[in-house]
Amino acid sequence: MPAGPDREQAVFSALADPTRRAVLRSVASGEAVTATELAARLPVSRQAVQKHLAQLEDARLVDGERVGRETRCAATPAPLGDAIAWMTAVGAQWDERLAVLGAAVGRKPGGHATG
Amino acid sequence: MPAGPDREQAVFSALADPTRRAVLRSVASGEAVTATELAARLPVSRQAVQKHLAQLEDARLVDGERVGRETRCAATPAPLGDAIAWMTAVGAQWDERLAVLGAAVGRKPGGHATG
DNA sequence: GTGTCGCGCAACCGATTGGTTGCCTATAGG
DNA sequence: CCTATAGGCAACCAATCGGTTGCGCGACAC
Repeated sequence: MPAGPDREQAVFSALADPTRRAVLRSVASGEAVTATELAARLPVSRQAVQKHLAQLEDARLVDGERVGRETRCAATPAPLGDAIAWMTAVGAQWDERLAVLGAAVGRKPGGHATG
Repeated sequence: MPAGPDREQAVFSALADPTRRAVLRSVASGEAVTATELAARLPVSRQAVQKHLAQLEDARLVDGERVGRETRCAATPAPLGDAIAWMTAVGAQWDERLAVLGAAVGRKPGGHATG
């Protein structure tokens, strides 16, 4: 288990921006793997993409490799799984809570999954 | 049917702040369910907690209910599952392991990649 | 060798954010 | 009733963020 609290912070921060999510999606699908390619598909400049990529790299969600005069990015899945682990852990806490509450009043909670 | 792109943004933004994650954890576990209780456990003021709770409510991650002079908060799991669905959808593109996780959450990684 | 393309800084800017203090309302309790 | 406690709202502030432009450098093509 790598992924200290710092890494967790970096991952959630990286995911918080819509442009960054778009970048991540494009890199993950292989549609675009360089800053210039990504900028062509997005409504921002190449330098903006570059800064987003830097944050994604900081979160270890993508990895850049210099190939000739290009810097090709590849996605890295691990930190995403870590973020999912955090969410499921928190979610499990109140699912259990609701189960206990349901047992306490002698009936099951109804549509708690709909909010 | 819940979770438009706006909601997705709200959820990821809500998760991006460490204090907000701490609030969510405390509410989910039932350690603290009012702004005052939460503020006592955190290094910020009651009003700061209140603003964090507002954002969590905006993301539909918690729901506040007025009880007498208190406002007790309860967690709502659905949007978290939706965020997980997004991650698994993106992750599935380059890692099969996350696709499996996506199935475990009960979402289909294929058709939800919008946003 | 020269021109061009792509990249990586750095500086700068407006908007947003997380946080604070202050004030006012409403409920519970002596 | 009067007081203390819990909440909500608004104003204000420094820091961070997302984005831009500008510049210099290394690599490919001619």
